[in-house]
Amino acid sequence: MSTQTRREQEKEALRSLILDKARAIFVRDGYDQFNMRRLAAEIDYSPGTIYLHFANKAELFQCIVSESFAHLAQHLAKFGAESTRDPVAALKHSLRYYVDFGVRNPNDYRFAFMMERPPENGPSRIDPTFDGLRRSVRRCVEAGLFKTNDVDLATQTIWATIHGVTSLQIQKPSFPWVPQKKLIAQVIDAVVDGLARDDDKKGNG
Amino acid sequence: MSTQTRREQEKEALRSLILDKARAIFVRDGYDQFNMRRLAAEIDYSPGTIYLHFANKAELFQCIVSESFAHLAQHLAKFGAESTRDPVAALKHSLRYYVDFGVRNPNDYRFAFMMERPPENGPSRIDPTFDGLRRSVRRCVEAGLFKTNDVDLATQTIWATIHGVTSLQIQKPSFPWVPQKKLIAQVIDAVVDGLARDDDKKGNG
DNA sequence: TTCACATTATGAACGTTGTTCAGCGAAGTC
DNA sequence: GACTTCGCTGAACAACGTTCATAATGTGAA
Repeated sequence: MSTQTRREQEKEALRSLILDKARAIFVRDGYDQFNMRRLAAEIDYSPGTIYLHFANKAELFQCIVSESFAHLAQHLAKFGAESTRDPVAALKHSLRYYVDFGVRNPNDYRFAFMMERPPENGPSRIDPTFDGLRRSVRRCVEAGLFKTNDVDLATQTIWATIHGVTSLQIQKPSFPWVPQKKLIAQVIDAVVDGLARDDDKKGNG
Repeated sequence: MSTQTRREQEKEALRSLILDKARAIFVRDGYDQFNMRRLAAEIDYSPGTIYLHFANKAELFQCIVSESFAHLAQHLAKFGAESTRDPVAALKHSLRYYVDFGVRNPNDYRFAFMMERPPENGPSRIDPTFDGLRRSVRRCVEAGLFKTNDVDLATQTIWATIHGVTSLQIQKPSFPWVPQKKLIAQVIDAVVDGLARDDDKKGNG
């Protein structure tokens, strides 16, 4: 193994160590409790070292969250690609998966969709996630099951809706919610049924 | 006018000055750009003076945002109280007002519903807002226009939904949205129609 | 008028952040 | 063995929220 190669591997290993430890702190303590000095201490390096691998805190977080969302996007894409007899049921399945993902990974979800950040240039990180949803919705539209033919309008309506439940469950855990499963199911049913043609919307819940 | 009274008035005046200027900065530059030193500079007092009127930054913001939300709650309560022939149309009206309010007061809305803050003890600040919505929903339920009889389930479903549009419009202005008015109308129609009984849900959009 | 007190304002200072950078030592190269 | 390259250090900087000893000011009584 050349010196060059070994150096690159060691560099990559440290980068991974930083990412893993950062994720651990992030998940354990949340965004606000996270800071570069603590991270440095936990990996037994000086704060400056982190900046040899990541430009700043924001980029570091970007990397952490991208990993999580790659998984989400992958699953949503899978659901969207499935050719099924019942596209509406498949869509609802995707939506349940989406909400569950958010609720189970609140810190990732919060960072991706709920935090104030400078406007992104170029394709945003949410695109793959959104595309997975869009594909599921398109199947419904193409099957003539929705009132509207506007795929983007339908997708954005649905996305906005399920983002609503997801983010509120994350943000306001102390609110006197009805049981979470019930609420999530109701939101999904309501919005999808609301978009569906009247003659097709029974028996899909 | 007694000395005591005058002092209290002057104190109140300075408190108002702080609040007004803080609101101006908050609205102009957003939460992240806001800081106590800048606020102090803009009102020509030292930073310490602010702390004679507000315990800390969070409490100061609480006061600012409460003012805005008092207005929102007031309007929603008004809609909820109206006895109307068409409770569903009235509900949709409330929802449009809610979303418009959020989109027009993004910094207030963000602070109230989209920011990580320590869990609130006692009745939360969102209660009055939520109650206004709840009243509109209850009218629909009591008129037998919804599939469910669970007022809380229906209200929370609707709230989650419209919070979704509102927060995403605020949070992701650079996303390639369909026209905002169209999206908002679609979300409101979809969720309310989805909750409504099939035989009642035509002609309410 | 004078003096003691209460109130209000100050701004230096503290602790905590994210981030930078001159310099250090070890490893690699000739 | 001398020179270069590299990763790493940790002190230092700036910005922040917040505190506190001190000063300034006005008030009411003597």
